[in-house]
Amino acid sequence: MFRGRYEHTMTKTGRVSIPSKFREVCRKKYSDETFVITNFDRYLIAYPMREWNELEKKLSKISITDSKVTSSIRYLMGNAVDCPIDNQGRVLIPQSLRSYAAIETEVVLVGMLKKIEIWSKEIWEKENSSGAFETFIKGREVLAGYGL
Amino acid sequence: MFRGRYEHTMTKTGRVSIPSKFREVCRKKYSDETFVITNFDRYLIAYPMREWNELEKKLSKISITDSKVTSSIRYLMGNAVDCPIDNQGRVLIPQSLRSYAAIETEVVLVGMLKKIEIWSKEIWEKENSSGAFETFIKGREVLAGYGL
DNA sequence: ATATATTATGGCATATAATGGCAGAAGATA
DNA sequence: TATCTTCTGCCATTATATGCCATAATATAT
Repeated sequence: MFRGRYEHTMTKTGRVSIPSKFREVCRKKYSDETFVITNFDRYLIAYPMREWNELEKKLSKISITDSKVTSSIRYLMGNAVDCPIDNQGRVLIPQSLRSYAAIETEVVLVGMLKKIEIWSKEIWEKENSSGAFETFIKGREVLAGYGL
Repeated sequence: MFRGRYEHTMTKTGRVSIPSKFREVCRKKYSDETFVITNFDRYLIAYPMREWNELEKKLSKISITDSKVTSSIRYLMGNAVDCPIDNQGRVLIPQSLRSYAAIETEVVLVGMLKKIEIWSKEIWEKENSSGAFETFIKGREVLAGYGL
């Protein structure tokens, strides 16, 4: 599982180093070094190819009658790009995704179990720094409902 | 189970010796010498890998639609780092966690049943002197119910 | 008490990680 | 086709992590 948080800098050409611990998960758990990256809320999500495929399988079973669902799927799929890890352990994040997530140079990578989140550092700090512990505690109460 | 309190010093490179009694628990009870360390309020918590994995297994079943839950998971996972014990019986505590818990050189390690707490000695002394301790305990009793 | 083992910790050498720079390849645009 | 931009592979540099050996203090055994 992906865990931990790392702050990296993106090169001018849009390449970001994947933390070595994440690459290790890719090799050992997924035996594959390709991510599918898509935009989510105010950040990007990178799925190992296998996890992405499972997601696609689930989505393909949803009926297309609900137009709200359809456009959500279109959004998710339309922005998905596969990004292989190069020999230096980096991925190229396409321009479109960079501008979407307002990523300039400083990037925060967060391990989130089966996927990775990629944030612009600026947005990360706005949304996750102050009072993080307090929100965490509140969320814990919600988690308790799931039997945790 | 982990019990007892030890005062150790951290090296310049951020390595801390795990008390041998704790290592013995790791070997005998968990037959594994890797901790997952995460930050919690003003100190760090180290879980044996097996205990941590149980937590992750539960978390991975939760859907990502609830944003409050997501941010709790983000907090928990984003701060968790796996720290294997080296041949000299030490772990490297990453810079981010060190600065979070304000650990410079002197460290207090506390056995807490299934986990270990790691404190900066300075903060430990502040929080555990006289009346501060009682109020602290009351506030945290609630959390104990969540398995943390 | 003396010898031996274990523990905590410092120091250093080496390996690995992160990342900047550059050049050629590939692709887009005029 | 010529030109410009973006992509991609490779090398270089720096910082950090890691492995190993040494030492000192404490504990354990003979």
